Amino acid sequence: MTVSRPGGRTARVRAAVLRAAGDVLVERGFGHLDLADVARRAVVGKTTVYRRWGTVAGLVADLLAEMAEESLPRTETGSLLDDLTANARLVRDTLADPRQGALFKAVIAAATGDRHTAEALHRFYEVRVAEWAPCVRQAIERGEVPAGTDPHEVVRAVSAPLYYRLLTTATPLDRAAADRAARAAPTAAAAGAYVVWEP
Amino acid sequence: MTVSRPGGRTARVRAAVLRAAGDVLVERGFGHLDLADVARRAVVGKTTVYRRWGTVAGLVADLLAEMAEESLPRTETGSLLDDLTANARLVRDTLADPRQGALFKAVIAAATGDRHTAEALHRFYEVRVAEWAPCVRQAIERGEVPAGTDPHEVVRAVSAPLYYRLLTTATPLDRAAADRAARAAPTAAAAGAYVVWEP
DNA sequence: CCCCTAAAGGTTCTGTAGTTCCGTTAAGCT
DNA sequence: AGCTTAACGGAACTACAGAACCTTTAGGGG
Repeated sequence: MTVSRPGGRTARVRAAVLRAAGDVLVERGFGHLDLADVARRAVVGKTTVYRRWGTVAGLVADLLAEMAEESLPRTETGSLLDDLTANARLVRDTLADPRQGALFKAVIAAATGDRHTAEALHRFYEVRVAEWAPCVRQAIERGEVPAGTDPHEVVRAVSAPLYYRLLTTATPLDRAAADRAARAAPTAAAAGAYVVWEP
Repeated sequence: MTVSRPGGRTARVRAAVLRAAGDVLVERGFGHLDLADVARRAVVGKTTVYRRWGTVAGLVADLLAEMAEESLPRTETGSLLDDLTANARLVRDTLADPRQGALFKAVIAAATGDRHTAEALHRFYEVRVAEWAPCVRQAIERGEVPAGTDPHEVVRAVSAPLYYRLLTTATPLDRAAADRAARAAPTAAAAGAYVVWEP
């Protein structure tokens, strides 16, 4: 008895649809994303898209799940500042890239309106933050930052200003902004700003 | 010759429509905002809404312009830490409030998709940030933070982690998060993290 | 206190996003 | 290789957001 068919055509359809969905999000934004258009671009039956994903929010949630899977390589230098600088530059390069930046904006926008999409987004960032937390833990062991410091909070402190600028200002995200974010976080961490006493 | 009519009925209609638009954004989010529904709730002709605001994005942009006008009172203590703590708590209280929080999320989402809405949002935050910049300038004069520090950047550094948490995690925005954000910013600022040498 | 007209309102029409139905294709097991 | 069925696809249908058209109300200058 055949139960599921994850390979072959199904996978090709999924890839084509997610790719097309990304294109639409970049070009026209979340507000103009309709499944019929995505189907047309993916050269796939519109019925298929409606059956498998149902709504715009569901499609974006699946796109996020896919994005969470492809993990970026993490650099590993000796100091917290250098590690976080590498992280900040990676984030800023991603957000400053026209396609990726627009995609992230659109995906964040989509998540504000639907619970399932929001969960997918939260999972995505949980994965990304957890990937970089070890470098803070090592810094704690080296004594660069006090014990009890929340590693996740420090990593988030690096990304936060970059996302805040992306969303609330018109100024471009330059490398200086990344380096500023990377410098502020370990300074504050060293002063004990992220100590939570439940490590 | 009569040129414009800003008072009376027109103003009442605008108020009713903006109020209804806010309600819809809070209850259903940006994705489900349609002008006919807003008109119904505001007990206003649907034609009127389409004529004056045209699109969802235009309506949200106007709502933002309205929000930018009503300015919140700024506290004025003696120290940068206390000033920024007051600011952080104000921001966190706003974002943690169910109605206000949802409204801000929706408005940010709407801005990602439309240039005019984005401009309105940027203006809104420009106004808010500029309102709090003086307390950083005073701290520079007092010698708490080095000369050349960008006041706007410091104020943004306080808000950034709160917005980042609101958008990318499911964890509630507690007062501890606000205090953490308020503590990290002046620490980093004192260490010269926000010096840009063009004050 | 009247006009004049800017702005609001009701109704009808249309384009299109989303649904439904049923026929077609191909994955994968034996 | 052949058969089963999960998954895809085309086309006709429906509902509703948004546009168009004309009528009615009330702000405010004379």
